[in-house]
Amino acid sequence: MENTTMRIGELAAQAGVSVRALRYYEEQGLLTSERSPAGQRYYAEDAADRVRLIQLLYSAGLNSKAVSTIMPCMDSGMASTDMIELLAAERDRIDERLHELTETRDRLTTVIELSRATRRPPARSAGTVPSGGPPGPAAPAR
Amino acid sequence: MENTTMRIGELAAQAGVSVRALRYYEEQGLLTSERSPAGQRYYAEDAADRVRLIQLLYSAGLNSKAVSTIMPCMDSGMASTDMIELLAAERDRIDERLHELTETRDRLTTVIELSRATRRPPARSAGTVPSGGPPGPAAPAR
DNA sequence: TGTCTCTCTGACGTCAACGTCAGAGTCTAC
DNA sequence: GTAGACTCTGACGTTGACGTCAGAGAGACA
Repeated sequence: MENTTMRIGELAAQAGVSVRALRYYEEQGLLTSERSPAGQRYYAEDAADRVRLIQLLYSAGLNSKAVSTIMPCMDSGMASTDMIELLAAERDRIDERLHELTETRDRLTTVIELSRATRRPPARSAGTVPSGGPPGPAAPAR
Repeated sequence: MENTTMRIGELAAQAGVSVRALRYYEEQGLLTSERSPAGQRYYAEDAADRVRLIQLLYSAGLNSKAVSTIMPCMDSGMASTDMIELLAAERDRIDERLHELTETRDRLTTVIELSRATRRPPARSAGTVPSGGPPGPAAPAR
């Protein structure tokens, strides 16, 4: 749509993924590209953001099909009632994983602190996250 | 060590995993079992907890080797200096994933709220997680 | 015009955590 | 002592997101 001036290698570098991955995303219907008459792919500037969003959803445990289903909503900000249900279901799944991950991190932290304590005299404050309670329901950290 | 009275099917049911998975864990050195003279596996009562811990570490993104490396520390609560470094590295990786997951969840929540808002008159309080609250699972590491 | 780098389309390879199946042995109850 | 449920050890199959390779075309530059 915009100035599609980026080639696949450049986009890969910008987004921090492989060229193969970008072709795979296109194959899965997650990413589109303009084609030159000779068949070379060209991308708009905002393609890197889209790729990062794809990666984000992948690492949240969604597969290609799920990503392709919800990507339109992420773009438009609109969703049918059924789609909202689906989005909420995914969100809840992620919430569950957040709790699991938090528990795992806290258990690791406990072992680390314990080991450090028995290994060195009581050091003042560790260098990491305050941790403790479960994940807050929402709102970005930072 | 204790009364190893549970058989593999029962442990699988208790821990919510498949029998195959338990054999796989043993093969990977993550889980041990007593054997009857005829070669049948028997487990202690606390084996279910161990299995759940294994699952927890798996779902935190660790592979079998990493789990087998850190499991002894999780058991004993002791770790060498090198091991502490390793544990801290894993913990930091998990922290990173927590941030990613939190961002993903918040983006999903945003779309959900937005769609609900444009679809219905300003409804009081959504039906799911209390969301909208303060910061996520943890403050940024370091 | 030639060279070099990038890109194209298949198509097979990979890796991890199991799923599944076969054939045989074990255990418990009746 | 036998039926039925459970378990054993291989060993091959599955799945998803790519990695990798081959052979050929595209594009900028001297």
